[in-house]
Amino acid sequence: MVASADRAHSAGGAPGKGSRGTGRTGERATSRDVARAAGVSQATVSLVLGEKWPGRVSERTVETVRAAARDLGYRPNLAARSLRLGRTRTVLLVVPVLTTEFFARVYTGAARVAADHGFGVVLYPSPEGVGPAPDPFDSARASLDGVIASSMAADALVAVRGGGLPLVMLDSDPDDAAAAATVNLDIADGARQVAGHLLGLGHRRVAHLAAAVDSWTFRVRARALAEAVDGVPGAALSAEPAGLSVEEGRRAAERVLARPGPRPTALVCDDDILAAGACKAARRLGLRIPDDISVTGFDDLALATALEPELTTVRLPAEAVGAAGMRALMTLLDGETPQDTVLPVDLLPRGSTAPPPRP
Amino acid sequence: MVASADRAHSAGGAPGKGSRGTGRTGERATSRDVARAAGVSQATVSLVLGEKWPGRVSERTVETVRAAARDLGYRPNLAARSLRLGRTRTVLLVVPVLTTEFFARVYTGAARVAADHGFGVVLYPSPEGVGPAPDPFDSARASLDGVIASSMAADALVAVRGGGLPLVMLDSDPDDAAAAATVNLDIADGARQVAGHLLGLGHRRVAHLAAAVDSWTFRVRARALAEAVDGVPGAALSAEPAGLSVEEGRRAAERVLARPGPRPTALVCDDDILAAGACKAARRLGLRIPDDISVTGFDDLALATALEPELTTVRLPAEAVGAAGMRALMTLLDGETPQDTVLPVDLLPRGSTAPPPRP
DNA sequence: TGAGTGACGTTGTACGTATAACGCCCAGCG
DNA sequence: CGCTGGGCGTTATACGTACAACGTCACTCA
Repeated sequence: MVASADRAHSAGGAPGKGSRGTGRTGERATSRDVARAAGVSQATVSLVLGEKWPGRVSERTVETVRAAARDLGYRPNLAARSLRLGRTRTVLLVVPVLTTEFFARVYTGAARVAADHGFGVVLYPSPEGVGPAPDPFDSARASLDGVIASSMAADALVAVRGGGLPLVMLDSDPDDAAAAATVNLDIADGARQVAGHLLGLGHRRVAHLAAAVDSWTFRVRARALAEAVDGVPGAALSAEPAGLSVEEGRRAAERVLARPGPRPTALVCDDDILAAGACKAARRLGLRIPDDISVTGFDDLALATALEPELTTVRLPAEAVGAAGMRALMTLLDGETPQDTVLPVDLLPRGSTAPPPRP
Repeated sequence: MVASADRAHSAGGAPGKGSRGTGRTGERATSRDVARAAGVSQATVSLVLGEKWPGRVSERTVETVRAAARDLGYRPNLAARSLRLGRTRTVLLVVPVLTTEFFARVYTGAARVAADHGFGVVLYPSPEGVGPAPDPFDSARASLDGVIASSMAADALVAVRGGGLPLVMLDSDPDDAAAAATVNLDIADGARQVAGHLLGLGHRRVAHLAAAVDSWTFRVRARALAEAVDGVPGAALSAEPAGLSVEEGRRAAERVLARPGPRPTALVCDDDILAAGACKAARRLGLRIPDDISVTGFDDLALATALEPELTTVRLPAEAVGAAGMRALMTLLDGETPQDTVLPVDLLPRGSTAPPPRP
């Protein structure tokens, strides 16, 4: 029997090995080491640790194996497992930038759900100003089991779509999608809430600092905003494109405020960063917020409450977006069909909005 | 000869296979497929693609193999490669939170350098409010080749230190370190620059809103600040602990300003977020910035220029920290000994600081 | 002519895991 | 008594790669 030899080995083995000792990478215990220590075959270890043992291995043996694994600090080699299984338990998250609080939160939400399922998340190669990367799957780690992509990561999308992997799209047109599932925020509703809030306060001349990004999200928002405002007699919406930075926001707002004709009394900005720029522009022109002009943003970043007055904004549940995206992908990987998700958004009225000044 | 059979296969193979067609995950071409298509053995493919062919394979064959690989869209299976090599080309980055602009930038810098070396970066499991995770290597993806850890990720450090992997520490005491290398910012110099700026403007009563985080960085900064201020006759520094949020910053500043005795004329805050809170507190008390009180921050986040007046702060080159950390780790993995790095920081004087009010 | 020498590849194997397929032994049953 | 069948494991194999260790020719040179 092999068992006797194994037992002998196991007896002296535990103290002798010391995978702790130097801690060198190569010395990690393998399932075969565990098997020797427990006096069973490697296959048995695999069955036990994979929870496939009921009906095939006795409880006594199961305990022995588990104890041995624990003693040796056994951790399965993921490379080997991936190779064997053909699945990597790794998914790719494609976002335009990570240094933006919004997408950092999306990542956080996605990573949390992934971890619950034993999955890891890697980010699209160089998460900053991607550029025309040759192929995301090239530099991205490992083979992947699936992809979650924001429609705002325009550069990467071409390559991603052709990848043939299960794909969940964020902020993208549910119809057009080559995606198996989509996760969206209720963009139109957010726009309506903002419009309703401002119109309710009495504003009639509203300007929209529109993100100069060609994405479904911003198109839908612009349209919903226009419809809501134009639906009220005497109210009008004008739009001005703006890059997504404080500085660009300031410049765009200055352009708007320098236009001939009556000045808008409210500025709706496509995100909080832009809104911060808009506030600076207003102040430079000697306008008080909110007395002379109201300003709103989107996202509810930390920035929103750092400004004075605090910014009226629409909270977009970024973590929830990431989490829902990951859940959809997990469903997809289980062979089922996930539902398209639409997450609700909330207007947070704060100090930057008030009724327009009396003329 | 095997070659003839292979050639026959290759002739019909290319159009027939279509790894593009359905794009299913399992259908990716392997090095053996490439070998068949090129009419050579798998070993030869490996030699060619691994650039180990000079002197062993003819240029003609090399070209054939490369063409075949290109046609089939061959991408090596990283799991198999890792298994074979025993190295994963993946490193772990441990940071306290990712939704903080600073660490998102650290990640960005690190990821860029890693990509240049063909490495991937994974983040410590749940990058938000980690909590007492059992073992980072458990949930972290794959086996790892090395670790970069910020000393601010206190929870994770215990497990990381025992890991026995090549370790680069960020923001940590160069002496104490169990790390093979450290990357630091010139924290003391930053503190001296701020102190010099304020003292030069004439401030004598300075309060320090000190991050309530037990880390080397903040200890060094507090000490350097105290030394610089106390070195000037008649000047005094008082400290007040604060959590790292706008709200906590506001509360801490309110505590400072409510103290009995003469009010400080300048608030030095341990980061820009805190500083934003401090500004709010000052305004609530009717103090104008910078006329009645000066405020400074650290980090130079986007927030700093969004505030009004713009925040005087110390720019900490976050991307450079990540990049330097990764370079040190790469050096380490090459078997060489990297030097400890100290990166310079710059004071950016802006609108939130001015001479103190005349009494 | 026959051994030596490159040049050019090939065969074989190992990495660590998961699982299909196959024992072996004992209880129970006809 | 022989046969079945369940309980408990085992043996063998494949995943795709990288590389060590071998051929095998075609020439060269003594």
